[in-house]
Amino acid sequence: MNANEFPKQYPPQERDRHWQTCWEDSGIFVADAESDRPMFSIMIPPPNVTGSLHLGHALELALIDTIVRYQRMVGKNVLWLPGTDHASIAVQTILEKQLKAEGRDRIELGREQFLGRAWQWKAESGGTIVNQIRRLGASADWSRERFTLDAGLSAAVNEAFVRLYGEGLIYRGEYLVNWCPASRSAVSDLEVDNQEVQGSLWHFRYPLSDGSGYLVVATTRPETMLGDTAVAVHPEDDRYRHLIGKTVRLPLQDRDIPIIGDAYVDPQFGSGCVKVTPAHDFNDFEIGKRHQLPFINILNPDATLNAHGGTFAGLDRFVARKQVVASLEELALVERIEPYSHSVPYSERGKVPIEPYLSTQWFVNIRPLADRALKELDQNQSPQFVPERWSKVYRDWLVKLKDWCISRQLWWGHQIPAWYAPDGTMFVARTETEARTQAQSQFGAPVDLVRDGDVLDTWFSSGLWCCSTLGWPADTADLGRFYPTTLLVTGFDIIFFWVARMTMMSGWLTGDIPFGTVYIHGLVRDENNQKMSKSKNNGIDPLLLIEKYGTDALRYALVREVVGAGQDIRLDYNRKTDESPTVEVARNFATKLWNASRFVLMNLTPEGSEAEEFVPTDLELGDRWILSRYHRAIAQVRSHLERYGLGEAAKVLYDFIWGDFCDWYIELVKGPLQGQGMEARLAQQVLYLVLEGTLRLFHPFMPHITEEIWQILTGGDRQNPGTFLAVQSYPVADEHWIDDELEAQFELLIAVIRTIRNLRAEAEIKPSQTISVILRSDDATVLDHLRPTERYIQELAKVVDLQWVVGAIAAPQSLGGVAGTVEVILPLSGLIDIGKFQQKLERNLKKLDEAIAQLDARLSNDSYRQKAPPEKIAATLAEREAALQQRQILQARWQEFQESNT
RNA sequence: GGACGCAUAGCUCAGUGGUAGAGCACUACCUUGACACGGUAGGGGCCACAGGUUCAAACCCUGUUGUGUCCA
Repeated sequence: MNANEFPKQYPPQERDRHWQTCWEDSGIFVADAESDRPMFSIMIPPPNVTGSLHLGHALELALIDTIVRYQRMVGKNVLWLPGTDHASIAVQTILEKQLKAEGRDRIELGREQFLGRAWQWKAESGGTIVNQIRRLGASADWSRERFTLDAGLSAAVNEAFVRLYGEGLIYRGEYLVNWCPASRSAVSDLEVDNQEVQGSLWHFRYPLSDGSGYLVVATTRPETMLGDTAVAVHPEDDRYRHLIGKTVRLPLQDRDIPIIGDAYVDPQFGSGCVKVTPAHDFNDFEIGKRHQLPFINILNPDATLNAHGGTFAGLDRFVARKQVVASLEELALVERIEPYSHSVPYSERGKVPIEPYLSTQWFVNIRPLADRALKELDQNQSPQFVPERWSKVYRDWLVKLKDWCISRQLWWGHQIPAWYAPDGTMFVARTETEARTQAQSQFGAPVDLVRDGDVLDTWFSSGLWCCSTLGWPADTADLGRFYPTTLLVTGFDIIFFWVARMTMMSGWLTGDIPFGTVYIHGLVRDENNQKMSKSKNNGIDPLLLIEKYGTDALRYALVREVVGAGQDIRLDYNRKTDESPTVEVARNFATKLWNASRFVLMNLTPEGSEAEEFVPTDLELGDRWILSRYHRAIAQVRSHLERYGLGEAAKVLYDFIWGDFCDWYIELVKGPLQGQGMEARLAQQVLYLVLEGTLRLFHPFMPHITEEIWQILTGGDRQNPGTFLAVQSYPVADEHWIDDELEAQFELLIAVIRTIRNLRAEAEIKPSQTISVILRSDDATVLDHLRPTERYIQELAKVVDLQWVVGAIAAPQSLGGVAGTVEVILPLSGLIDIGKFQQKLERNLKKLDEAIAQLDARLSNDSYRQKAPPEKIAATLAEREAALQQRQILQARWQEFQESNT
């Protein structure tokens, strides 16, 4: 191997893309609908086509890809289906901005031309996020990539609509909806963001029609008074009860409106009188229905006032607000204005206040669908949430869910499959032809049909994602093989938006909850623990981090942070330098693995015969130890991954690779590798075996670097590899290698080496200088256990003369420490600072005294003796015994210093 | 107002009943033929507070405070 082939650092900028291309071109991620191996299927939560990759995506995709690669390596027939959604409002907003810049608008352009432009835009810009997803190393099946507006998925949407309509679960009618004046469309409850706003509460006087006085009403939206059709009081309110049935003269509009009694009114709030605007307030809408009041809509779709606004017609709602107040002030009808903090609904997309707006819309009668999903949850625990607590959030929402407004007054999206005859008769059908047939049989002759102009909420199609992407409603091989899917990975913020809509819709239509398990992850927060958002402009660009540290480092950094129960994760980040300590740690770890591999490759035989069948005979202690640690790591990693403990698994690997393999095993075999004998041969074989297996074990977390090393290690053709690490089998733990006793023996060995190193540092002995050491114990068996590791102590602590002593020994002029119950004595060859060392001894003695005192207190407690389990008591006694021995050893050492000093 | 989290070393966080851990940062030493993106050693914590359960609590229960998120 030459140094050019294996530089000191892995070059991600050169190699990451290479492997991404190789993997994708080779087709190894294409799922097999014919295979009858156990399957594992998962759908990408489709990102918005207008989007670009942010860290939230990066986290989600890293988690999914790690799981997917693991499942593939354990032998499952894996489908990971990628794709995007069409994002009605977002795309339409972009296009309308473009048109505006050209001095045009969509109405002028017409629906067909507008959609032509939209598709053109999608062809040009829609691939951005998909290509960014590839750069994360996502092992998705790109041959099955889907888009929610594809022909197949659109047909699924029509099918779903027609079926639900046929079952009476979709209806159309005139209702008050949340209206976004910016996009001039209805939006759903979920797209409304309530914000606390410092506003005013205006108190107006409404004169009684008979001239006998006035009533005071209060409002936060003065302009709506133009649409008032009543004043309501509580029916039991003695102050006003006698007025019920009379009328007030509505100022500015000069019309008489009734005073009504309704228990909704809170007599304690304000004056106890409320103005009622049934067409512009959700509560008033209900009151209006109860009392058969007129519904006067005073707004145009863009929130300017219409003809019902009287002299204020044509004004924007906020201008009208000021002018209404001014006019009422002129009439001396403003009682008072008080500062008032209240919550205002904002449109999530349009960023402007929502208006409750009376219009004809389509709705899903959600109760039967939600009840079915609830039944699945309560009776079958389906879907299973990880962490479990999110199922409560999901459940609570299903319980209080209201009907879902699914029509949008937009063009980009799935146009509602409903047609109207000239007399208004409606035909809901899968296709226009089907609608015509229906119309013809109804009217006995062909009639002109006009299609409903609205499109469906994007989430309507997303709700079918798990089945429509597989071909539903057709009974395809993919649908049979991969539906319902195994797992959904997503953020808690879209449990309502998406998870619930999928369980309700796909569950209703296919009879199966679309996924077995829902793994909920937290949000990625910025360095100040703030949620990343466009408005705060505090996003961190994952591609920048990939450029700087490599794909694997970013992936590993994100996955490793996800420990515990779906907590949010915080990413350290320096905005001036674009550096992130968290990702840097991951990059350093990648480099560590790289260099350990470099060491192994430099020490293998040129012909690579290590790859031959491994015959474990006459292994050294160290070899057996690393094999024990290796198999233990495999068992732990697998067990964590099986229950989606990705961060825990990532941590086990970090500790094994860095702590066990690099810090100890590689150091242990440096000696044997110098020789030419059997020892060297065995070390080479074990190095090869453990490294090769570790690469497989670690591959799901850092796919690129492990693939690169593995190809070199196994002698693959780097330019045109026929086989990939990505499709090798995942290591299986062999219990018979796991040896608790041996690992305990090594713990003592490591403690002895650390004690010697510590004493060397105390004595300021140069690292290169060799020394003599005495290991002493009263217990011969302890030393017997340690003696086979003599060579390791000599090499790793630079000891030339190592003596083993059972029983007492006089060792004046020496430093001493204790590891377990073994006394480590370091005879002094020169002058050292005895005072400093003695202080250190005293510190250690004090610690031991405290520990012993605690143990004594526990042991002298009668109830402890009676109630604690016997094995715990035995352990405590043993611990006390060890502490006493340690204390004795250090005390003797301290004594000697005292004596030699005096 | 309701629900759900979180509070452990200077920082970011692990830790499911037996007396406290990692990484970063810090200090000292080391350019040793895998790696300075590194090695060795070291210092640093009344586990937010108050009660309770228990032989034993960072861990279980109750309350308080602080903090965050979601829903009204």
